[in-house]
Amino acid sequence: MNINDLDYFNQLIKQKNFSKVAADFNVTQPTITMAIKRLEREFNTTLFLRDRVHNELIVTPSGEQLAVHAQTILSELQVAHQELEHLADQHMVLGLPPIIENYYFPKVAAQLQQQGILENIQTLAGGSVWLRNALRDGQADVALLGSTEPLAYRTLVAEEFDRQPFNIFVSARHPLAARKRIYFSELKREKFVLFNSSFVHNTAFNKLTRRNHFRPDVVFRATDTHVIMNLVAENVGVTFLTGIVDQHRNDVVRLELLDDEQPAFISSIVTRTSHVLTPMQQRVIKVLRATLEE
Amino acid sequence: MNINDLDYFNQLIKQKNFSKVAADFNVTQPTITMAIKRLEREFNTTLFLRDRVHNELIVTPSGEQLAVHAQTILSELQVAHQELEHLADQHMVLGLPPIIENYYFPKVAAQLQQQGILENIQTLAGGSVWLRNALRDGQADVALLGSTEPLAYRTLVAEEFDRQPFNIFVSARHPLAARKRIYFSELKREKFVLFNSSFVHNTAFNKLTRRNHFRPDVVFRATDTHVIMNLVAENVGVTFLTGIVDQHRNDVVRLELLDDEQPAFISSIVTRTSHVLTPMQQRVIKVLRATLEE
DNA sequence: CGATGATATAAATTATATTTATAGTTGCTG
DNA sequence: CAGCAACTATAAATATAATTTATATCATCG
Repeated sequence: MNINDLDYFNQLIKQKNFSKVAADFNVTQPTITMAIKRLEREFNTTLFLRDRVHNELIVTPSGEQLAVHAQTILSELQVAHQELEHLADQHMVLGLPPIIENYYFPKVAAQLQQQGILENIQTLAGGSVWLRNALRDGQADVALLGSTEPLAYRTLVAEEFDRQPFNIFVSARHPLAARKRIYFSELKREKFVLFNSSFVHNTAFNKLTRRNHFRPDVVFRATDTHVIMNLVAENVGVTFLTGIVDQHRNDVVRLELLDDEQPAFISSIVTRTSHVLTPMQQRVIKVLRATLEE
Repeated sequence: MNINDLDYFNQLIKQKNFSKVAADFNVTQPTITMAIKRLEREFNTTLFLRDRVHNELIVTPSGEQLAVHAQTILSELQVAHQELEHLADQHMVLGLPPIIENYYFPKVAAQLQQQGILENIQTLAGGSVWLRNALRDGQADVALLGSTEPLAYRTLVAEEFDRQPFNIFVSARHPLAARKRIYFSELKREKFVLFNSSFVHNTAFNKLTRRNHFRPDVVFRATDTHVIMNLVAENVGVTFLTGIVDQHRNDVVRLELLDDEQPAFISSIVTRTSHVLTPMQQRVIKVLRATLEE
């Protein structure tokens, strides 16, 4: 049995048109007819009903069922290709959400360089949901993902390596600047400048507002934490971010939250269950762990 | 790319000998050489190192990595074959552990017969661990599994449909027979006749003995609940079984447990995540649910 | 040194996939 | 209703790929 046939089949399931599938693969139409016939013989079943009356192609239950497996097989193969390619180049793709890339990664990079393995690493930036898919599809080999709940996915293994509380940042000129700790409920009347590009921060923030029964007054959302910090410094509003964002600025004050059962920013090292780590990759992960856990 | 090549490759990973793999598949040795070459070209990598000095075949990291995916692909294909075969015959294989087969299934079968779909069902008996694998490998399509914890596996979906407490059964002549309820700790000095062939019962039983700090005096283990009940009736010992085993015998008395946080016998309907249920299979599951939930 | 066990290579053969050319079916349109 | 368009099937020819046959290479062992 040839993988091509599954590829044609998979496409036919989507296109429902033999001629178009043929065009997609730059082959002639009888090729597809034959491929499907081969599969139908191999599995001793009918995969499609050619309904000429209504001029449509109907997928049989067997076809539906095979489609699920074909999909799995094809993406498994795709992942294999990507992984072996990375292995051959001695490089690995590390997925990083912007926050982690900005605030953790410089430290990590220094360590990796010392060990002479920085050159083997290629980073891939993206939101946590997007990175999860990239990882699943083999575009990334390892990812650092932030979340508010421990990660648990079918094809991925997550190892939690850090758990940071969320903090409130206010301008040094803000009345609350004198405080060290604060209850979230005390922020009911505040204006908020929030982080735009992170599911994780929003999930956590929403949890807290809901629990404290208020609708926050969000005056601005930015995709860059520096922009947020500058706005906070100017006292446009206060913000809600993980402590790791703290950059020792003296125009912004960080306040800890006193609430019970606060959501946490959980950082995990995530890989595919099917992925075999090379010694180099193991070293990278070791460095990540050591640097990030301190 | 041909599936055969992956099959040869997979076998070579296990056998580490080209000639033997060739023999396994009834092909000649150069076939295997060529197949591996094709894969190495396809993935643009080296999969094996032929160490002629020590006369051994070394699998490279790429080889190790591909092996994982090859395995997945091959078993996915095997499952597809089995599923489509069952679909064509309009039959489904229902995995049942002995307890459920004995005490639940007669009722279920009556319902299925009424609906005229009993003939489409083929049962497969086995322990819960064995059935889990059978399900994963496509030998069974649906299984009813017992467990003490909710089931959660990578490739399987479990829907809990019943949760029964475990009970103690004693002879009608036993001093405790006058009781209705009992604490597990009161059984410290008793002799036990236990069920042999069930992980679930043993797990639950061990939890309770450990929690109550005693080593149970197990005088006999049997694979058949009727044997157990007969022994209990003869006052050879007391037993620990799910309530569903209750058969309205008058020589045996059922006692409920009064302990907090008792383990439960959780029954789940389990299928593969990849499995597409046919209308017939959906009807079967509906009947299972209706009959077993009453 | 010759035999053995292992893998590789090349040419011949066989098997399989694809194309080319064409036919069948249905719907639509002038 | 003829004729064309859109779609799929079939058959023969061709191209591609896999397998076998026969033989070579390499290292080990007695």
